[in-house]
Amino acid sequence: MSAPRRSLRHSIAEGLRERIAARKLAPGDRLPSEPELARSLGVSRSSLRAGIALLEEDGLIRRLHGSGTYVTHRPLMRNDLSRNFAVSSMIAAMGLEPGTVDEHCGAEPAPAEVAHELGVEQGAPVSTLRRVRTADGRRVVDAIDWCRTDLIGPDEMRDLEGGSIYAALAGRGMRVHHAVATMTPDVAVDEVAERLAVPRGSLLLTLFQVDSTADGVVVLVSREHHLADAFQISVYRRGPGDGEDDR
Amino acid sequence: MSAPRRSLRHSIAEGLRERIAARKLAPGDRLPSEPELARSLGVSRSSLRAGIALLEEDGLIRRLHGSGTYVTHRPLMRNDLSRNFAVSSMIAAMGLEPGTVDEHCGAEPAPAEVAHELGVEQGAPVSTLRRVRTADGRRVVDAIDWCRTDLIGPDEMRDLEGGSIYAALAGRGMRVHHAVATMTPDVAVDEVAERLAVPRGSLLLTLFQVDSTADGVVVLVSREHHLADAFQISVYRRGPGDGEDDR
DNA sequence: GCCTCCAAGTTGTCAGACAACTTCGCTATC
DNA sequence: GATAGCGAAGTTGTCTGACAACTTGGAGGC
Repeated sequence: MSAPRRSLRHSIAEGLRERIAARKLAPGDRLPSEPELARSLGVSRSSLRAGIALLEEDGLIRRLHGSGTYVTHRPLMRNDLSRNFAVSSMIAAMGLEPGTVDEHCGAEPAPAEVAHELGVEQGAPVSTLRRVRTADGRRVVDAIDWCRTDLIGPDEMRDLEGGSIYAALAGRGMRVHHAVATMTPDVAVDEVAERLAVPRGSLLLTLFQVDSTADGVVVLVSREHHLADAFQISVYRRGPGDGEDDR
Repeated sequence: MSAPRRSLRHSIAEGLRERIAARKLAPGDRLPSEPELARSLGVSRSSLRAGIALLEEDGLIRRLHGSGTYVTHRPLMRNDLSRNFAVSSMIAAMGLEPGTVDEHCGAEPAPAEVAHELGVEQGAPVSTLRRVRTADGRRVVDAIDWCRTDLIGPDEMRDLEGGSIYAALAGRGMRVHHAVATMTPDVAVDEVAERLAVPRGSLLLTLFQVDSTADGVVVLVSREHHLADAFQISVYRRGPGDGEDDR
């Protein structure tokens, strides 16, 4: 109903997703048959199937030929690393109040690894944004963002305080399509320990992340030092077998 | 062609996936139009679209209404935590030779957290399998698996040496559909340090994982202690906006 | 030179039909 | 009476054809 801002199948998928999240469709339930459901939604069966396909690939539902379409018992995760992006929304998902302190930005020479990912000369100046994220006032993450100066200038970094970097990039036609995050265990040393206000040697989980557009252009590189006990970082993993077959 | 063992759209998706992986379809390329591609594959356009939908949800390709279908510059990751399951295949993906040492199994009382996940009484006996995984002979992961005794008995654990637990479970009609892994930084203490042959206090990345069937039945719980510098653990993260829209 | 508009090409959606498969109740048989 | 086999009904999978919505590039006018 209303204006299908995005494609119809995405609207359909979103609608079903909400009904599943609201437990109106409980795990194990069988959905109405496709013709029936399509009629009740006022869409064609092919569009409905396209929408259902999205949920199936997501692991939310399972289709059995000749039998029906069933809601899987997929856990509702608050922190799925393969989904959420922003740290602040991660904190909010835990029911805590996200905040930011010790924020400062500027233009600094890019470290070797960052320069390589961004595709600029090593030591070339890049816009940086460093800040400590808090949850209910507690310092939990020390994050550094690097961005090409021609995309976001050092001054612009300051302007978007509070606002998301992703929104700023999207406004410049550089929409982040995907990212690759690499996780390593770590201990807090010197500056990081100080910023997080924890003893040196405290356990950290460090995420090194590279954000790209659909065209493969790397637009943002970041490193986040997470306190070990700040919050759980989880990943939803799909089954080993790609195809659906039993025996 | 041949017998479409799985559904046709999965075969189509797999075929396209291979062509992308083989760089016959390079990132940025535009695929032939749907009617044309469908004709060349000998399938209907609707089936082709269903197959393409799978790849789109995977982030491998992008569809632009009125323009065409394009291969995205999605990185080919060797270690995508949201995809691969077995540690051995993770090691193999890094180009190293996977191995197993110090393997032993039995029936032991379930720890509280494990019992809770498996849905058994705390302290009830569960089948356990503990082993150290090696990469080119180097000890890199200390893993423990817990399983309900009525699914896999302690003796059966021994029999499947080398064989995958997942295969054994699938043979008993308990196909693993998904899993949730939680990551925490850690340090090696006592037994773990000894088994991995590293000094106490060495940095570890610990994965606590719960495997379930599509019906939501938890069939396997495991804890893996990874050496910090053994191999990179990465996750492919999809863009912040769920739907596809610019501006 | 620049802007407008149109035509061709592409993906999105719709409709109807039939095939492949599962499920369950009925029937025939032992 | 119990059981194996059969078949009809219901469901998802695939095919075909058509039209709508949208993008792109070039032709044409200003």
